[in-house]
Order: sequence, then C-alpha cells, then structure tokens
Amino acid sequence: MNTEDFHIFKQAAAWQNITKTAQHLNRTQSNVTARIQHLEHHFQTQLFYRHKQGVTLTPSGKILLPYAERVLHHIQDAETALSDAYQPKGMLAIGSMETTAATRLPELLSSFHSDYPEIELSLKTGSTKQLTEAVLHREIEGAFIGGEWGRPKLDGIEVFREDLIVVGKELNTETLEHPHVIVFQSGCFYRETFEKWLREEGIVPTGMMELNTLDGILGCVKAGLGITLLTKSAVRRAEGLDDLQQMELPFPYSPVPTYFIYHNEAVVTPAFRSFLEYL
DNA sequence: GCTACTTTCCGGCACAGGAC
DNA sequence: GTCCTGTGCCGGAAAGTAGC
Repeated sequence: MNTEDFHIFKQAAAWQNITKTAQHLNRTQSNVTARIQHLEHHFQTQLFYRHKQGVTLTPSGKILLPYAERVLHHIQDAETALSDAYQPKGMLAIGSMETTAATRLPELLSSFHSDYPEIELSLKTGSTKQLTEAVLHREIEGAFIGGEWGRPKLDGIEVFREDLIVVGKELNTETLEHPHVIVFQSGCFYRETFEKWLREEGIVPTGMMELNTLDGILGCVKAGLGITLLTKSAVRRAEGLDDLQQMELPFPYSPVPTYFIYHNEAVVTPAFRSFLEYL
C-alpha cells in the first residue's frame, strides 16, 4: 500500500466510476481496479459496491475516505514545508466574537497579513456557542471565544484578557435596581457573564433587548435605551461615549480570558500553523 | 444485440536485493 | 560491477454482467 493507492481511492470515491477515474488519472481502468482491490485486501474489507452504473462507497469506504484525505493532506503539507520556496499560502477561515473582531483583530489581522500576504483570511463572527460548534464541525479552522471551551476535541491558547465594564447613560443605585439591559444574542459569553453578575447582585432587569452588532448596542446605549456590558478595549475604541457612565465589574467576573480554539484532530495547514505561531 | 460497466488474466518492464 | 531472481506495477485483451 502506498499514498498513490489513497489518491486513486479518493478519486474513485469522487467520480463513482472506475473508467472515468482511470481516464481522469491517465491510467488504465484495470490498474485502477487493481489498486482499489489492493487497498481492500490490505484493510480486509470491501470499500466499494460495484454495480452497472459505477461504484459507490460501502460504510467501510466511507470510514476510510477521511483518513485517506488526511494522509494526502499531510503529504502535501510536508512537500510544501520542505520546498525551498516555502511561503505559507491558501485560505484560512477563522471565527471571532463580534466584540473581539471589532476591537482586537483589526491590528492583529492587518499585521498578520503584512507578514503572510499569500494567506487569504476569511473571518466569521458569532457567539461563543456558535463559534465553538463551527470549530467542532470544522466549518472554520479556529475561533476567538470568551471563557473556557470545555470540549475534549478542542485545544486552545489564551490570547487576550479583557476587563469588563457596565456602560449606561446613568449608573446609580436607582437605575441599577431595575435596568433595561442591551445584550448580544444568546450564546454570547459576555452576556452570560453579565446575566450571572446581575443575578448575584439581585438586579432584576425590566426588559432585555438583543442585538447582534457592537455598533448597534453602542448606539442604543448612547440613546439611553438601557445599560450593557462591554470590554474595556471596546469602550476605549468607541467614539462618543464621553457622556456615558462606566462601572468596572468586580472579580471573579472580570477580567476574563479570550481564547483562540481549534480542533485537535484537524489537519493543520501551513496557513493555520503560521497563524497559531503568530498568535 | 448493443452498450457500458467491472473483473480477470497475462506479458512486459522497472527496481531492489543477493550471489558471485 | 554484473547477473539472476523476486516483487510489484502497468497496459492490453478478453470475459462477465445487466440495462435498454
């Protein structure tokens, strides 16, 4: 068995036809059949159902396919890494909380792009919960989330530590007794922290408004629609907050870590490895 | 019977390893 | 260094199967 067998197996799985696979690979059809049979003999299992219209993967074939892809990916990575003209390139899809994307990432990503211009970055924003699921399902390669991830299949590194601040038009004993709160969507780590603090303090909000953008939340707070919880870095960057009052959240609610998480079984592309090293 | 598909068989070739 | 042998891969041809 060699890596070429995996390549032929992968192509046959994609084409679902031995003849077309052979044409595509510039091989004879009998050779493709032989290589697949070789794999089947090695793994002592049938990898394809053969029928008149072509071939389809058996359950064993479906299990083997991602492993074959992983092996081929690793070989490609090794070849790239060992080439003299090695320069990380390709797509890098990551995710981030809205607040982190707006406050911490512009400089970080700009600097990263300067060092690695060949890497095409794609950034998706969402709540900590959404991003964690996206990393688990390998929709994105990694994500900046708040707090611990608590999933065995994930690894992560702490990249920032954020001070949390309650912001409102007027913050006093009276307004904090029954405030109207403005928060990010459900699943947001900062929102959960905010709600926990409110409960602990015995503060019962009169109402809750959900928004999905930092600008939207800031606009509503400036308009006096309620109070919110932001990171100190977000407040520092925002304009027009001079007439708003701020109150730092006490320990253990603040400061909170921001982690960059990633799937510990995922293929590490040169682009992703460069990003991890950069962080 | 034709067509489109897969499998099997066989000879040729390349290469590695051992003997001399 | 040369020759022999074993092994593995390749391509071509033929055979088998089923739908139309």
